[in-house]
Amino acid sequence: MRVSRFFLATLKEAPAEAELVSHRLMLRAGLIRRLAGGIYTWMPLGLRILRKVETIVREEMDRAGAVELSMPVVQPAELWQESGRWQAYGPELLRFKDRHQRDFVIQPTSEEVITDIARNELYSYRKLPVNFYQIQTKFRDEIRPRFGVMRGREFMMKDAYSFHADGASLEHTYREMHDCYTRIFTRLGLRFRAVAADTGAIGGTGSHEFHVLADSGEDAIAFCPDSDYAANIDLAEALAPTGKRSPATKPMEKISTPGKKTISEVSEFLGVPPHKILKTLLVISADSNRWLILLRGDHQLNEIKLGKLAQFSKFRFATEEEIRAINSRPGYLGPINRGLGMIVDRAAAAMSDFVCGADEAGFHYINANFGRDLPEPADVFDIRSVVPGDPSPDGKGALEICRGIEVGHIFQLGTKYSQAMNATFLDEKGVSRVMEMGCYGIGVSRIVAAAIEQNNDERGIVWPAPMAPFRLAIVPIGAARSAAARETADRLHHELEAAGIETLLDDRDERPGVMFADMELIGIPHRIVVSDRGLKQGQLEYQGRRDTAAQQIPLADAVAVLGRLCAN
RNA sequence: CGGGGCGUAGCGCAGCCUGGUAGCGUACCUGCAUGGGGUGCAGGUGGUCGCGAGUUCGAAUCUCGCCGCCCCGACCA
Repeated sequence: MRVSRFFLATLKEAPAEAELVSHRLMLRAGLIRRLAGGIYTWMPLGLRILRKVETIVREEMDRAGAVELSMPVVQPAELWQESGRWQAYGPELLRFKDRHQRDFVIQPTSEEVITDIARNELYSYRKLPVNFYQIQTKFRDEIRPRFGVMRGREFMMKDAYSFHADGASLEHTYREMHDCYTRIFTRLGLRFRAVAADTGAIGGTGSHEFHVLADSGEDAIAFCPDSDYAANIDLAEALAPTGKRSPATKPMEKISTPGKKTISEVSEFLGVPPHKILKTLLVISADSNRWLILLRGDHQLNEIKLGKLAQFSKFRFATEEEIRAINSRPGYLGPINRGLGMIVDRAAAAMSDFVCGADEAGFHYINANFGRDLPEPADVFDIRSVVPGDPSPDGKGALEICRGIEVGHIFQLGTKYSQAMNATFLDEKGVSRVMEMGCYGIGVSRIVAAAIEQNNDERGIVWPAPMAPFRLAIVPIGAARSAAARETADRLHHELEAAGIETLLDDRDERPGVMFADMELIGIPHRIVVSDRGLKQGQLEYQGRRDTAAQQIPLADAVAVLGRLCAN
């Protein structure tokens, strides 16, 4: 491909709206342009990258035995009402009416449509199992789209749905998809980790997320370096402390802590470490009751975990007024003589001689103890997020925590949709049974951004070879004046293309510095320079995108040498 | 949805406080020079100053409303 025939839209400066490095580089390299909040045009260069990802995903899905189809982006409301998601999905689901005032949605996923296909087509056990997939535009009306295509509203997703006669078959396909995803992200050249994930309200026997590891990731992952344990932090269990609680040793005492409201302020003021301070939160449960939540001062409430307790399926934190209304003060809330229900974290329940708020501005208690100064904890649960150093739930070491970008999610759905939509088949005995279902998603467009998060330097993007829009860039120097440079560059361009190496020939009449900077910004993995200077010695200059210096290669067998250099 | 910030040429910004006919860099066009890391000089093109009201002789600038974009956020009690 010649640059003059292609379309580059590089920018020296990134638009001010972009914060994240991948977002900035995607704009600067001319991969995307914003049309509206969370909605982007994929420019020609960006589209080539997106297609590379799609191709790898498609090849591996096909290899894993899935079959591709394409479902409508616009879907009638009836199916969504039937599954119950018309009500359940909320404002993220984009709804609209056609000219006849009939309700439609833009697909955020396609369980309804595929289940409709399944119940019409998969009437016999002989047709099962089957795994359908599509790679297609999705729309989710996110509250806060951000970071470019990382969390866009319109995005490209590979979604697959499998149907089974029984749970064993589902588990088999689920494992195949797990392996398939592992191959996909490995082929893409990404550092990633599969983690156990929350099955949420859907239930089922299992769910895994695939995360590209990056400090900018929105998700936290707990993992054990000594085993293969890895889980989303919302799922990772904080084990109960081993051993018995230490007995109370001192009488409780109220002391003055003027203006010290936060754990860290109290800790510093009293010279007491945060893990000896009790954190008390006031929350309002779904049934409008007030509850105290007790945690160790160095721990964070995990709202997902708390939300799994029935009465907290919908809860909110109390306002300052509500804290005053129970005769306490923000910053000094405590559990002594409160008479409210208490939900106590496992670690908090093991505290003794601790510091806590005295429900009076400027005062805390010290040496408070359960069973003496306040009731023995009755409702003890795992409601905190794990922290680095916590024991791994598999008992094989200590947890570490890293951040990740969720690029894949696989799910054993069970019969949630097939039941709701009456997707049944006849088994060997002629008995009608409900199909088991699995679903498997990959954020194709998000992968592009995630790959950049993981692969960039001060000059721009550094594509993993399988995602690169072009494998090799040819930069001729002085092509306008030198017939030798121009003709050699042209010839190499043809020969390399013929050899199956996707090559971008920079035939613009630009200064070398401009061409170098652009080729580096857009992240082409390999580059050769063709100049009179080198040609006189029968040499080309080669430099990999990550290399710090160039090397000379003989012009005579350049194609063969470059074929090897570009192989990885 | 709440809090904060920002909307002036394709992109990055100044001007606004203290109203008086819109500017810088870059990009783009033309010419000359240059020719291995965003080259130099000269001359140009391009703007309903987000939109709408209002105040005023006069509004990018002051007032009100709306729209859009970005960041942060339920929380340490």
